[in-house]
Amino acid sequence: MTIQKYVTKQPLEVQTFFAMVDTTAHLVAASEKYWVSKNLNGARIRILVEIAKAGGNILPSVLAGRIGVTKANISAMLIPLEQLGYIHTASHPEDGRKRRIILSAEGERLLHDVMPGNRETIAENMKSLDEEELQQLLSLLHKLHKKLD
Amino acid sequence: MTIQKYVTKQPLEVQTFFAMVDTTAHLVAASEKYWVSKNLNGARIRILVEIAKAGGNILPSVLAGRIGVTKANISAMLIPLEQLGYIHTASHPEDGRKRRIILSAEGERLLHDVMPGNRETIAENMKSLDEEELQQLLSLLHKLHKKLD
DNA sequence: CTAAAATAGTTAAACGCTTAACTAAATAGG
DNA sequence: CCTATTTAGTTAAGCGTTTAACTATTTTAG
Repeated sequence: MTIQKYVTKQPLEVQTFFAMVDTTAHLVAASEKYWVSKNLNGARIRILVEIAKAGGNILPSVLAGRIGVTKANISAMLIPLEQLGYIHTASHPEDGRKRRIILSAEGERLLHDVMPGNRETIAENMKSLDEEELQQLLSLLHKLHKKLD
Repeated sequence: MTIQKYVTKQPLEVQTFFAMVDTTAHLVAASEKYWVSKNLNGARIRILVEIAKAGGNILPSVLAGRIGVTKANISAMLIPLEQLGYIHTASHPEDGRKRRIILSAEGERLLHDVMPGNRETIAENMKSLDEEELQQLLSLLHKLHKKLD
C-alpha cells in the first residue's frame, strides 16, 4: 500500500504511451497557437478542410465520421461556422432528413489564406527529425494504429 | 483557388504530425474506456497519481505544472476529488496563500486497486510493437520533444 | 515601515467534446 | 398500405479545459 508503487519506473510500453501523449499534446498546442494568432481555432478549420476534401459539400454525419467526433458535436460546431459565413447549408432534395453542408466562397478563401502558414508551423515543429527519422516514426505509428480496432 | 489544393498529399512532416495526433487519440480513447468501465475518469486519476508521486501531498500550482494544465483547471478538478473523499486539504502553516492537497487513504486505496489494470490496458494496446520498436519510437519522441520549448 | 509588486488560488465565461434523450423522415415487412 | 424500425440530425446536460479578471497573502524596495 506504499505510495512508492506509483513512483517506480514504468514498463517500456507505458513509458512510450505517455511519451506519445505528452509529445503530441505539445505539438498540438504549438499548432493551435498558430490558429489563435489568426483569431481562428483548429477545430473549426478542421471541419472546413474536411468539407473541402469532400469536394465542397458533405453531410454532417459523414463529416463526423471523417473527423472522428460525434454527430452532436458537428451539429454544434456548424452553427458558428454558418454565422461566420464560412459555410452555408441546403436541404437534401431526395431525403428530407439530410442536410447538405456547403463550403462558401469565403470559407474557401479562408483556407487558401491560412493553410500554407499552418503547414509551415507544423514543419517547423517537426524539424528536429530528418527525413529518414520521420519515415521511421510514420511507419511505427501506422503499425500501432492498424491494430487499434 | 481550387479546392484541390487541400486534397493533395501533404509533405512528410505534416503526414507524420497527423499520424501522431490520430494514433494518440485512439490510444487515449482506449485507455479512457478502461476508466469509464470502472466508473472513473482519466483526468481525476492523473491528479491522484501526481499527488502520490509527490509523496502524498502537493500544492495546487505545482500539481498544475506537473500535469501541464492551468491552475484554474486544477482548482476546479479538486472539488469533486475532495467530495469523493480521495483527497483532503489543509492550509499551509507558513504561507497563507498556499493550500496543501493531501491524498487520503481512500485515494491511495483507489490507485492501488485500479492502476495495474490501467497498465495492462496500455500494454495491450501497444503490443503491436516489439521491444526494439518501442525503444525506437520512444527515442524518436524524445528527440522531437526536446526541441519543443 | 510602508507602498508597490509578485505570487497562490478562485471564479466566471466560453469552447470543444461526450452521452442520452429526443424529433422527423425514410424504409421494410406483414 | 400501415405499422414498426431504422436513420439523420438536434437538443440538453455534463465534463475538462482555457483565458481573463479577481481576492488574499507575501515579498520587495525605497
